[in-house]
Amino acid sequence: MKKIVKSPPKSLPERTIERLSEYRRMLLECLASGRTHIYSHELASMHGITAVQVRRDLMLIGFTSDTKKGYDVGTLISFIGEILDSPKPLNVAIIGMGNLAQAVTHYFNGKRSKLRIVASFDIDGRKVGRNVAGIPCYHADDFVERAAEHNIRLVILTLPSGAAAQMVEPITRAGVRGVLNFTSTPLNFPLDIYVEDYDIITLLEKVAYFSK
Amino acid sequence: MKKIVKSPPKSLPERTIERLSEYRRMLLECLASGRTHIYSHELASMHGITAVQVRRDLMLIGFTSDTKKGYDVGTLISFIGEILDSPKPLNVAIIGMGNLAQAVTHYFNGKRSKLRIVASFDIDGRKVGRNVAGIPCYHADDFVERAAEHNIRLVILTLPSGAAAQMVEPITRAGVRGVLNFTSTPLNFPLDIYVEDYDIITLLEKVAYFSK
DNA sequence: ACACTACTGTTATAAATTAAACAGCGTAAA
DNA sequence: TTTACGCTGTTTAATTTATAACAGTAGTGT
Repeated sequence: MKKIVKSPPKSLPERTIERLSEYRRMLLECLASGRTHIYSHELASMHGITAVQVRRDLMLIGFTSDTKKGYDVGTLISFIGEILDSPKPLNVAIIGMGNLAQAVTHYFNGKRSKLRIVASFDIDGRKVGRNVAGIPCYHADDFVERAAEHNIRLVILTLPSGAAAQMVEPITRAGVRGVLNFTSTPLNFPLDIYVEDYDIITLLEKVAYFSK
Repeated sequence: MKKIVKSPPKSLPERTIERLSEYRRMLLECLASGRTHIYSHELASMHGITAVQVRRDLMLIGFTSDTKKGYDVGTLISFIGEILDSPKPLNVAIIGMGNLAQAVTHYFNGKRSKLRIVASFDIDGRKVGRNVAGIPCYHADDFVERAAEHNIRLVILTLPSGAAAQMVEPITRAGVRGVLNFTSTPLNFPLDIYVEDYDIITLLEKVAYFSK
């Protein structure tokens, strides 16, 4: 199984990264159902895209199949992991332990991943100090110390929009590198922190627009 | 207040639609706080984009301000509404009444919108037949009849991934026009139904990738 | 009135993303 | 064997999206 080392994946397109994550999730299902090989057009139709796009994405990450029987599922999964995953597991905190946060946390617990939600934060006395959805819940005021304790690198914001702004400073100070923001208020983080804003109402309004 | 009718917004870019939704949400907040006018660069900085992009988006929808005091907030809100909203309110159903669904439903109840979540579906006997998060919950087996009853046009899928596939047929049969899919399994809907797949793990993996 | 400033609306350019075209090669059938 | 087929990997083109450049104009202060 000789493998030619291709150009290092210096900077992959944003969309390709998203699709790689989706490919992997689908491939894991294939593997679980005992499937060992898959063609590009099969993977494509599962995602509603073209086979060309799949092959191009895989080309960009330097993946090459040995056979003409399609891609080896297991090999491809670990190859994508080389791209997406960091060498060590990344610790994630979730701030605002409401329904959305509990849904997200449970969902993550189901999947094995290099990303682990290890701490949550809230201001509700009924949650603080206990385990919620399987992880400890601390008071939001203690974020900086607890984040250091748990070596938090990423943060998910699922708290009420009005309360989000006051978390920007502690999150920044704690050395967090990336933020997934479900809040409807855009937040002014320093430029070196990667922020993904994500509003569910926008999604539904988009569906409404394009479905007519 | 003379208004020149511009070219009809035949087909707007996907990204512009998303931003319009975000603009409006921000504008509504401004209005609530008593603000009547806003400059493009203000709106831009709130969203972490450039003023040019804001102006270009507004140009695409044919919006023009009368004054040099910035955009009139109220006028712009209703103008965006003309683009995004359908004339009548659209009824939405949510399938799988777990934590995520309850979060989404509560969130929607807070905002006034032309999109209304009016029915939910589940298979859990503790939910079926009752009101959950303020809306009636029916058994998933009765989807087609209940959807017709409530004139459902859009559907949000928040049920376990394994159970999603068997909802495709009834949803299609019920004449639903758009789907927001939080399930991790891509679903094979007919092409004339607009589907937005949306996986939270993908989002977080993307944040993880670009934050290093 | 006059120049000046600051903002908008539009056009032009560049970058990112997707789709198409095509060459190479292993496999399988005749 | 050899011919045809189908799938991959790469290059090229097209499309979409974002950025930049610029012209026009209401307001402001002198």
